[in-house]
Amino acid sequence: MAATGKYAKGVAKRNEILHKALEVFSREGYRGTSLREVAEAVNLSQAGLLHYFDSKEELFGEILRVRDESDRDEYAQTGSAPDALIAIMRHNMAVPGLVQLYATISAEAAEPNHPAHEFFVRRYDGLRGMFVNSVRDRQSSGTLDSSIDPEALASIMLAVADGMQVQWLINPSVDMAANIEYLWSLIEKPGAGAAG
Amino acid sequence: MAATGKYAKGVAKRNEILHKALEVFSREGYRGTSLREVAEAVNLSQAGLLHYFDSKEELFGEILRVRDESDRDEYAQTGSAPDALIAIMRHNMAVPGLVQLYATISAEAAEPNHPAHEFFVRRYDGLRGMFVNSVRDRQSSGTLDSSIDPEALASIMLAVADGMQVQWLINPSVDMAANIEYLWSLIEKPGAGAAG
DNA sequence: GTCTATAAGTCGATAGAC
DNA sequence: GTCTATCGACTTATAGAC
Repeated sequence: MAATGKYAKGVAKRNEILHKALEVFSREGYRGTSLREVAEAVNLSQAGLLHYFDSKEELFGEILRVRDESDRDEYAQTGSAPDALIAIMRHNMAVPGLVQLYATISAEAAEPNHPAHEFFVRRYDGLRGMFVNSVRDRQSSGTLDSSIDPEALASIMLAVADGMQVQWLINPSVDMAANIEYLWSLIEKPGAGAAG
Repeated sequence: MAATGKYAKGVAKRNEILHKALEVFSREGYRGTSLREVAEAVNLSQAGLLHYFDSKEELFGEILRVRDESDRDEYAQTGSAPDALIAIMRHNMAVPGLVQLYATISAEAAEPNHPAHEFFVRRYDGLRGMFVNSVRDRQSSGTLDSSIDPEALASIMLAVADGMQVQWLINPSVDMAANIEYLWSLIEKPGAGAAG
Protein backbone atom coordinates (compact mmCIF):
# COMPACT_ATOMS: atom_id res chain seq x y z
CA MET A 1 0.00 0.00 0.00
CA ALA A 2 1.18 3.52 -0.79
CA ALA A 3 0.96 6.75 1.18
CA THR A 4 0.08 5.35 4.55
CA GLY A 5 -0.57 8.93 5.51
CA LYS A 6 1.38 10.05 8.52
CA TYR A 7 0.53 13.69 7.86
CA ALA A 8 -2.82 15.38 8.28
CA LYS A 9 -3.09 16.59 4.72
CA GLY A 10 -2.36 13.18 3.28
CA VAL A 11 -4.93 11.51 5.48
CA ALA A 12 -7.59 14.07 4.58
CA LYS A 13 -6.90 13.71 0.88
CA ARG A 14 -7.01 9.95 1.16
CA ASN A 15 -10.44 10.18 2.73
CA GLU A 16 -11.63 12.60 0.11
CA ILE A 17 -10.48 10.19 -2.58
CA LEU A 18 -12.24 7.26 -0.98
CA HIS A 19 -15.42 9.29 -0.70
CA LYS A 20 -15.45 10.62 -4.25
CA ALA A 21 -14.23 7.39 -5.78
CA LEU A 22 -17.15 5.62 -4.14
CA GLU A 23 -19.51 7.92 -6.04
CA VAL A 24 -17.84 7.29 -9.35
CA PHE A 25 -17.60 3.52 -8.91
CA SER A 26 -21.25 3.56 -7.89
CA ARG A 27 -22.31 5.14 -11.13
CA GLU A 28 -20.02 3.21 -13.46
CA GLY A 29 -19.16 -0.08 -11.82
CA TYR A 30 -15.62 -1.37 -11.32
CA ARG A 31 -14.82 -2.01 -14.94
CA GLY A 32 -16.57 1.09 -16.19
CA THR A 33 -14.59 3.43 -13.96
CA SER A 34 -11.23 4.86 -15.02
CA LEU A 35 -8.63 6.22 -12.67
CA ARG A 36 -8.60 9.46 -14.65
CA GLU A 37 -12.26 9.92 -13.94
CA VAL A 38 -11.69 9.46 -10.23
CA ALA A 39 -8.61 11.67 -10.36
CA GLU A 40 -10.53 14.52 -11.97
CA ALA A 41 -13.24 14.26 -9.36
CA VAL A 42 -10.66 14.97 -6.66
CA ASN A 43 -8.69 17.55 -8.67
CA LEU A 44 -5.67 15.40 -9.10
CA SER A 45 -3.82 13.99 -12.06
CA GLN A 46 -4.15 10.29 -12.63
CA ALA A 47 -0.54 9.79 -11.53
CA GLY A 48 -1.20 11.93 -8.46
CA LEU A 49 -4.04 9.64 -7.53
CA LEU A 50 -1.78 6.61 -7.79
CA HIS A 51 0.44 8.17 -5.17
CA TYR A 52 -2.25 7.33 -2.61
CA PHE A 53 -3.23 3.94 -3.92
CA ASP A 54 -0.83 1.75 -5.81
CA SER A 55 -3.42 0.39 -8.18
CA LYS A 56 -7.03 0.64 -9.19
CA GLU A 57 -7.68 -2.67 -7.48
CA GLU A 58 -6.25 -1.49 -4.17
CA LEU A 59 -8.31 1.69 -4.23
CA PHE A 60 -11.39 -0.33 -4.90
CA GLY A 61 -10.70 -2.79 -2.12
CA GLU A 62 -10.27 0.05 0.36
CA ILE A 63 -13.60 1.55 -0.67
CA LEU A 64 -15.42 -1.69 0.06
CA ARG A 65 -13.60 -2.18 3.35
CA VAL A 66 -14.35 1.32 4.64
CA ARG A 67 -17.92 1.19 3.46
CA ASP A 68 -18.62 -2.10 5.15
CA GLU A 69 -17.12 -0.92 8.41
CA SER A 70 -19.38 2.10 8.61
CA ASP A 71 -22.40 0.00 7.61
CA ARG A 72 -21.69 -2.47 10.35
CA ASP A 73 -21.28 0.27 12.93
CA GLU A 74 -24.57 1.82 11.95
CA TYR A 75 -26.88 -1.13 11.71
CA ALA A 76 -25.33 -4.20 13.27
CA GLN A 77 -26.90 -3.64 16.65
CA THR A 78 -30.23 -2.22 15.45
CA GLY A 79 -32.49 -4.65 17.23
CA SER A 80 -33.42 -7.65 15.11
CA ALA A 81 -32.25 -8.41 11.60
CA PRO A 82 -35.58 -7.99 9.79
CA ASP A 83 -36.10 -4.57 11.35
CA ALA A 84 -32.56 -3.57 10.44
CA LEU A 85 -33.15 -4.78 6.89
CA ILE A 86 -36.24 -2.64 6.52
CA ALA A 87 -34.43 0.34 7.99
CA ILE A 88 -31.56 -0.14 5.59
CA MET A 89 -33.93 -0.37 2.63
CA ARG A 90 -35.61 2.85 3.64
CA HIS A 91 -32.25 4.52 4.00
CA ASN A 92 -31.03 3.13 0.68
CA MET A 93 -33.81 4.86 -1.19
CA ALA A 94 -31.90 8.07 -0.52
CA VAL A 95 -28.60 6.79 -1.92
CA PRO A 96 -29.21 5.26 -5.36
CA GLY A 97 -25.53 5.50 -6.27
CA LEU A 98 -24.51 3.31 -3.40
CA VAL A 99 -27.23 0.82 -4.18
CA GLN A 100 -26.01 0.62 -7.73
CA LEU A 101 -22.46 0.08 -6.58
CA TYR A 102 -23.41 -3.05 -4.74
CA ALA A 103 -25.73 -4.32 -7.45
CA THR A 104 -23.14 -3.79 -10.16
CA ILE A 105 -20.18 -5.08 -8.23
CA SER A 106 -21.85 -8.08 -6.66
CA ALA A 107 -22.83 -9.28 -10.12
CA GLU A 108 -19.37 -8.62 -11.56
CA ALA A 109 -17.84 -10.29 -8.52
CA ALA A 110 -19.41 -13.64 -9.28
CA GLU A 111 -16.29 -14.36 -11.30
CA PRO A 112 -13.87 -16.12 -8.92
CA ASN A 113 -10.97 -13.95 -10.18
CA HIS A 114 -12.72 -10.66 -9.57
CA PRO A 115 -10.90 -8.47 -7.03
CA ALA A 116 -14.05 -8.29 -4.92
CA HIS A 117 -15.05 -11.95 -5.11
CA GLU A 118 -13.80 -13.02 -1.70
CA PHE A 119 -15.22 -9.88 -0.16
CA PHE A 120 -18.71 -10.77 -1.33
CA VAL A 121 -18.45 -14.43 -0.35
CA ARG A 122 -17.58 -13.40 3.19
CA ARG A 123 -20.16 -10.62 3.15
CA TYR A 124 -23.06 -12.92 2.32
CA ASP A 125 -21.91 -15.54 4.78
CA GLY A 126 -21.76 -12.90 7.48
CA LEU A 127 -25.14 -11.39 6.69
CA ARG A 128 -26.80 -14.78 6.48
CA GLY A 129 -25.30 -15.74 9.79
CA MET A 130 -26.54 -12.58 11.48
CA PHE A 131 -30.00 -13.14 10.11
CA VAL A 132 -30.09 -16.79 11.15
CA ASN A 133 -29.20 -15.85 14.71
CA SER A 134 -31.88 -13.21 14.79
CA VAL A 135 -34.50 -15.62 13.48
CA ARG A 136 -33.55 -18.21 16.10
CA ASP A 137 -33.84 -15.58 18.83
CA ARG A 138 -37.35 -14.75 17.70
CA GLN A 139 -38.25 -18.40 17.61
CA SER A 140 -36.97 -18.90 21.14
CA SER A 141 -38.95 -15.94 22.42
CA GLY A 142 -42.07 -17.12 20.58
CA THR A 143 -42.35 -14.13 18.23
CA LEU A 144 -41.81 -16.34 15.23
CA ASP A 145 -43.16 -19.75 14.36
CA SER A 146 -40.60 -22.38 15.28
CA SER A 147 -41.31 -24.55 12.26
CA ILE A 148 -39.72 -21.96 10.02
CA ASP A 149 -36.32 -22.84 8.56
CA PRO A 150 -33.90 -20.11 9.71
CA GLU A 151 -31.31 -20.75 7.01
CA ALA A 152 -33.83 -20.64 4.20
CA LEU A 153 -35.57 -17.59 5.60
CA ALA A 154 -32.28 -15.73 5.97
CA SER A 155 -31.38 -16.49 2.38
CA ILE A 156 -34.82 -15.43 1.22
CA MET A 157 -34.91 -12.12 3.06
CA LEU A 158 -31.47 -11.14 1.81
CA ALA A 159 -32.50 -12.11 -1.69
CA VAL A 160 -35.66 -9.99 -1.58
CA ALA A 161 -33.60 -7.05 -0.42
CA ASP A 162 -31.07 -7.43 -3.23
CA GLY A 163 -33.64 -8.13 -5.91
CA MET A 164 -35.86 -5.29 -4.79
CA GLN A 165 -32.95 -2.93 -5.18
CA VAL A 166 -32.46 -3.96 -8.78
CA GLN A 167 -36.14 -3.42 -9.54
CA TRP A 168 -36.01 -0.06 -7.85
CA LEU A 169 -32.88 1.03 -9.70
CA ILE A 170 -34.57 0.28 -13.00
CA ASN A 171 -37.93 1.68 -11.94
CA PRO A 172 -37.74 4.01 -8.94
CA SER A 173 -41.49 3.97 -8.40
CA VAL A 174 -41.10 0.61 -6.64
CA ASP A 175 -41.30 1.05 -2.87
CA MET A 176 -38.55 -1.24 -1.62
CA ALA A 177 -39.02 -0.75 2.08
CA ALA A 178 -42.79 -1.14 1.96
CA ASN A 179 -42.56 -4.36 -0.02
CA ILE A 180 -40.07 -5.94 2.35
CA GLU A 181 -42.05 -4.86 5.36
CA TYR A 182 -45.11 -6.40 3.76
CA LEU A 183 -43.35 -9.70 3.13
CA TRP A 184 -42.17 -9.82 6.71
CA SER A 185 -45.71 -9.20 7.93
CA LEU A 186 -46.89 -12.17 5.87
CA ILE A 187 -44.26 -14.41 7.41
CA GLU A 188 -44.34 -13.18 10.96
CA LYS A 189 -48.05 -13.12 11.60
CA PRO A 190 -49.59 -16.42 12.57
CA GLY A 191 -52.34 -17.44 10.18
CA ALA A 192 -51.16 -15.21 7.38
CA GLY A 193 -53.48 -16.73 4.83
CA ALA A 194 -56.38 -17.62 7.09
CA ALA A 195 -58.86 -14.83 6.50
CA GLY A 196 -60.99 -14.35 3.38
CA MET B 1 -28.58 -3.35 -39.29
CA ALA B 2 -25.95 -5.10 -41.38
CA ALA B 3 -25.91 -8.46 -43.11
CA THR B 4 -29.58 -9.26 -43.06
CA GLY B 5 -28.52 -12.68 -44.18
CA LYS B 6 -30.30 -13.86 -47.30
CA TYR B 7 -27.92 -16.75 -47.73
CA ALA B 8 -27.68 -19.90 -45.66
CA LYS B 9 -24.09 -19.47 -44.63
CA GLY B 10 -24.58 -15.92 -43.50
CA VAL B 11 -27.60 -16.86 -41.42
CA ALA B 12 -25.78 -19.76 -39.78
CA LYS B 13 -22.76 -17.63 -38.92
CA ARG B 14 -25.01 -14.92 -37.53
CA ASN B 15 -26.60 -17.47 -35.23
CA GLU B 16 -23.25 -18.84 -34.20
CA ILE B 17 -22.14 -15.33 -33.34
CA LEU B 18 -25.26 -14.64 -31.28
CA HIS B 19 -24.78 -17.89 -29.42
CA LYS B 20 -21.10 -17.46 -28.63
CA ALA B 21 -21.39 -13.75 -27.94
CA LEU B 22 -24.03 -14.56 -25.34
CA GLU B 23 -21.51 -16.70 -23.52
CA VAL B 24 -18.87 -14.01 -23.54
CA PHE B 25 -21.20 -11.20 -22.50
CA SER B 26 -22.48 -13.46 -19.74
CA ARG B 27 -19.05 -13.87 -18.27
CA GLU B 28 -17.81 -10.32 -18.72
CA GLY B 29 -20.82 -8.03 -18.80
CA TYR B 30 -21.50 -5.50 -21.53
CA ARG B 31 -18.68 -3.13 -20.70
CA GLY B 32 -16.22 -5.87 -19.90
CA THR B 33 -16.65 -7.58 -23.25
CA SER B 34 -14.61 -6.53 -26.29
CA LEU B 35 -15.57 -7.19 -29.86
CA ARG B 36 -12.18 -8.77 -30.41
CA GLU B 37 -12.92 -11.30 -27.71
CA VAL B 38 -16.22 -12.22 -29.31
CA ALA B 39 -14.61 -12.30 -32.74
CA GLU B 40 -11.96 -14.76 -31.59
CA ALA B 41 -14.61 -17.01 -30.07
CA VAL B 42 -16.22 -17.40 -33.51
CA ASN B 43 -12.93 -17.53 -35.47
CA LEU B 44 -13.36 -14.20 -37.09
CA SER B 45 -11.39 -10.99 -37.09
CA GLN B 46 -12.93 -8.10 -35.25
CA ALA B 47 -13.67 -6.40 -38.57
CA GLY B 48 -15.20 -9.63 -39.84
CA LEU B 49 -17.53 -9.66 -36.89
CA LEU B 50 -18.65 -6.12 -37.62
CA HIS B 51 -19.76 -7.28 -41.03
CA TYR B 52 -22.67 -9.02 -39.31
CA PHE B 53 -23.46 -6.37 -36.73
CA ASP B 54 -22.74 -2.73 -37.33
CA SER B 55 -21.78 -2.02 -33.76
CA LYS B 56 -21.23 -3.59 -30.39
CA GLU B 57 -24.48 -2.12 -29.21
CA GLU B 58 -26.47 -3.64 -32.05
CA LEU B 59 -24.99 -7.08 -31.45
CA PHE B 60 -25.86 -6.82 -27.80
CA GLY B 61 -29.42 -5.71 -28.46
CA GLU B 62 -29.94 -8.68 -30.76
CA ILE B 63 -28.70 -11.08 -28.10
CA LEU B 64 -31.24 -9.82 -25.60
CA ARG B 65 -34.05 -9.85 -28.13
CA VAL B 66 -33.41 -13.42 -29.29
CA ARG B 67 -32.93 -14.64 -25.75
CA ASP B 68 -36.15 -13.16 -24.52
CA GLU B 69 -38.11 -14.61 -27.44
CA SER B 70 -36.98 -18.15 -26.71
CA ASP B 71 -37.62 -17.66 -22.98
CA ARG B 72 -41.13 -16.49 -23.64
CA ASP B 73 -41.83 -19.42 -25.93
CA GLU B 74 -40.63 -21.87 -23.34
CA TYR B 75 -42.20 -20.61 -20.13
CA ALA B 76 -44.90 -18.05 -20.84
CA GLN B 77 -47.76 -20.53 -20.78
CA THR B 78 -46.38 -22.88 -18.13
CA GLY B 79 -49.38 -22.89 -15.83
CA SER B 80 -49.20 -20.28 -13.08
CA ALA B 81 -46.48 -17.74 -12.55
CA PRO B 82 -45.08 -19.08 -9.25
CA ASP B 83 -44.74 -22.57 -10.70
CA ALA B 84 -43.07 -21.15 -13.78
CA LEU B 85 -40.72 -19.15 -11.58
CA ILE B 86 -39.66 -22.23 -9.65
CA ALA B 87 -39.20 -24.16 -12.87
CA ILE B 88 -37.06 -21.38 -14.32
CA MET B 89 -34.92 -21.26 -11.17
CA ARG B 90 -34.35 -24.98 -11.36
CA HIS B 91 -33.40 -24.67 -15.00
CA ASN B 92 -31.16 -21.68 -14.35
CA MET B 93 -29.00 -23.70 -11.99
CA ALA B 94 -27.73 -25.43 -15.13
CA VAL B 95 -26.80 -22.22 -16.95
CA PRO B 96 -24.72 -20.01 -14.66
CA GLY B 97 -23.42 -17.96 -17.57
CA LEU B 98 -26.89 -16.89 -18.56
CA VAL B 99 -27.78 -16.07 -15.00
CA GLN B 100 -24.74 -13.92 -14.72
CA LEU B 101 -25.59 -12.12 -17.94
CA TYR B 102 -28.88 -10.94 -16.51
CA ALA B 103 -27.46 -10.10 -13.12
CA THR B 104 -24.57 -8.13 -14.59
CA ILE B 105 -26.53 -6.37 -17.27
CA SER B 106 -29.59 -5.53 -15.23
CA ALA B 107 -27.37 -3.76 -12.73
CA GLU B 108 -25.42 -1.94 -15.42
CA ALA B 109 -28.68 -1.07 -17.14
CA ALA B 110 -29.92 0.99 -14.22
CA GLU B 111 -28.18 3.91 -15.90
CA PRO B 112 -30.83 5.57 -18.09
CA ASN B 113 -28.34 5.90 -20.98
CA HIS B 114 -27.39 2.26 -21.00
CA PRO B 115 -28.24 0.52 -24.29
CA ALA B 116 -30.30 -2.06 -22.42
CA HIS B 117 -32.12 0.30 -20.05
CA GLU B 118 -35.44 0.40 -21.88
CA PHE B 119 -35.29 -3.33 -22.44
CA PHE B 120 -35.16 -3.96 -18.72
CA VAL B 121 -37.82 -1.41 -17.84
CA ARG B 122 -40.21 -3.16 -20.21
CA ARG B 123 -39.06 -6.59 -19.08
CA TYR B 124 -39.83 -5.98 -15.42
CA ASP B 125 -43.16 -4.34 -16.23
CA GLY B 126 -44.08 -7.35 -18.32
CA LEU B 127 -43.01 -9.92 -15.75
CA ARG B 128 -44.73 -8.09 -12.92
CA GLY B 129 -47.90 -7.87 -15.00
CA MET B 130 -47.87 -11.59 -15.72
CA PHE B 131 -47.37 -12.39 -12.07
CA VAL B 132 -50.13 -10.06 -10.93
CA ASN B 133 -52.58 -11.70 -13.30
CA SER B 134 -51.61 -15.13 -12.08
CA VAL B 135 -52.01 -14.12 -8.44
CA ARG B 136 -55.45 -12.67 -9.15
CA ASP B 137 -56.48 -15.88 -10.86
CA ARG B 138 -55.50 -17.87 -7.80
CA GLN B 139 -57.37 -15.52 -5.57
CA SER B 140 -60.50 -15.86 -7.70
CA SER B 141 -60.31 -19.63 -7.60
CA GLY B 142 -59.68 -19.61 -3.85
CA THR B 143 -56.20 -21.12 -3.99
CA LEU B 144 -54.70 -17.99 -2.53
CA ASP B 145 -55.84 -15.74 0.26
CA SER B 146 -57.68 -12.78 -1.22
CA SER B 147 -56.29 -10.28 1.28
CA ILE B 148 -52.88 -10.56 -0.30
CA ASP B 149 -51.71 -7.58 -2.35
CA PRO B 150 -51.03 -8.90 -5.87
CA GLU B 151 -48.75 -6.02 -6.92
CA ALA B 152 -46.58 -6.30 -3.82
CA LEU B 153 -46.42 -10.07 -4.02
CA ALA B 154 -45.42 -9.96 -7.69
CA SER B 155 -42.65 -7.51 -6.92
CA ILE B 156 -41.49 -9.65 -4.00
CA MET B 157 -41.39 -12.93 -5.87
CA LEU B 158 -39.44 -11.43 -8.76
CA ALA B 159 -37.07 -9.86 -6.27
CA VAL B 160 -36.43 -13.15 -4.47
CA ALA B 161 -35.68 -14.77 -7.79
CA ASP B 162 -33.20 -12.09 -8.80
CA GLY B 163 -31.56 -11.82 -5.41
CA MET B 164 -31.31 -15.57 -5.04
CA GLN B 165 -29.45 -15.73 -8.31
CA VAL B 166 -26.85 -13.28 -7.06
CA GLN B 167 -26.34 -15.30 -3.89
CA TRP B 168 -26.06 -18.46 -5.92
CA LEU B 169 -23.58 -16.96 -8.35
CA ILE B 170 -21.34 -15.96 -5.48
CA ASN B 171 -21.89 -19.15 -3.53
CA PRO B 172 -23.24 -22.04 -5.64
CA SER B 173 -24.14 -24.14 -2.63
CA VAL B 174 -27.30 -22.05 -2.23
CA ASP B 175 -30.32 -23.95 -3.54
CA MET B 176 -32.24 -21.27 -5.42
CA ALA B 177 -35.20 -23.34 -6.48
CA ALA B 178 -35.73 -24.92 -3.08
CA ASN B 179 -35.65 -21.57 -1.32
CA ILE B 180 -38.19 -20.00 -3.64
CA GLU B 181 -40.43 -23.02 -3.42
CA TYR B 182 -40.18 -22.77 0.35
CA LEU B 183 -41.14 -19.10 0.35
CA TRP B 184 -44.11 -19.81 -1.84
CA SER B 185 -45.24 -22.56 0.51
CA LEU B 186 -45.14 -20.09 3.41
CA ILE B 187 -47.30 -17.64 1.51
CA GLU B 188 -49.70 -20.02 -0.13
CA LYS B 189 -50.60 -22.22 2.78
CA PRO B 190 -53.31 -20.89 5.05
CA GLY B 191 -52.11 -20.65 8.63
CA ALA B 192 -48.45 -20.56 7.72
CA GLY B 193 -47.34 -19.56 11.18
CA ALA B 194 -50.01 -21.34 13.21
CA ALA B 195 -48.20 -24.38 14.57
CA GLY B 196 -45.66 -24.21 17.32
C1' DG C 1 2.74 15.53 -2.47
C1' DT C 2 1.99 16.43 -7.05
C1' DC C 3 3.26 17.00 -11.61
C1' DT C 4 4.51 15.97 -16.83
C1' DA C 5 5.76 12.72 -19.94
C1' DT C 6 5.59 8.43 -21.65
C1' DA C 7 5.42 3.39 -22.10
C1' DA C 8 2.72 -0.27 -23.65
C1' DG C 9 -1.45 -1.80 -24.36
C1' DT C 10 -6.70 -2.10 -25.53
C1' DC C 11 -10.80 -0.28 -27.38
C1' DG C 12 -14.58 0.44 -31.32
C1' DA C 13 -14.89 1.60 -35.85
C1' DT C 14 -13.56 2.48 -40.84
C1' DA C 15 -11.28 1.88 -45.50
C1' DG C 16 -10.22 -0.84 -48.92
C1' DA C 17 -8.12 -5.21 -50.93
C1' DC C 18 -9.39 -9.76 -52.32
C1' DG D 1 -17.79 -12.79 -46.65
C1' DT D 2 -13.57 -12.00 -44.68
C1' DC D 3 -9.25 -10.03 -44.28
C1' DT D 4 -5.23 -6.57 -43.02
C1' DA D 5 -4.09 -2.23 -41.77
C1' DT D 6 -4.98 1.70 -39.55
C1' DC D 7 -7.16 5.60 -36.94
C1' DG D 8 -7.99 8.16 -32.79
C1' DA D 9 -9.17 7.74 -28.32
C1' DC D 10 -8.68 5.73 -24.09
C1' DT D 11 -6.57 2.60 -20.42
C1' DT D 12 -3.23 1.40 -16.26
C1' DA D 13 1.07 2.06 -14.65
C1' DT D 14 5.93 3.83 -14.27
C1' DA D 15 9.99 7.23 -14.22
C1' DG D 16 11.67 11.14 -12.80
C1' DA D 17 11.46 16.37 -12.14
C1' DC D 18 10.14 19.75 -8.79
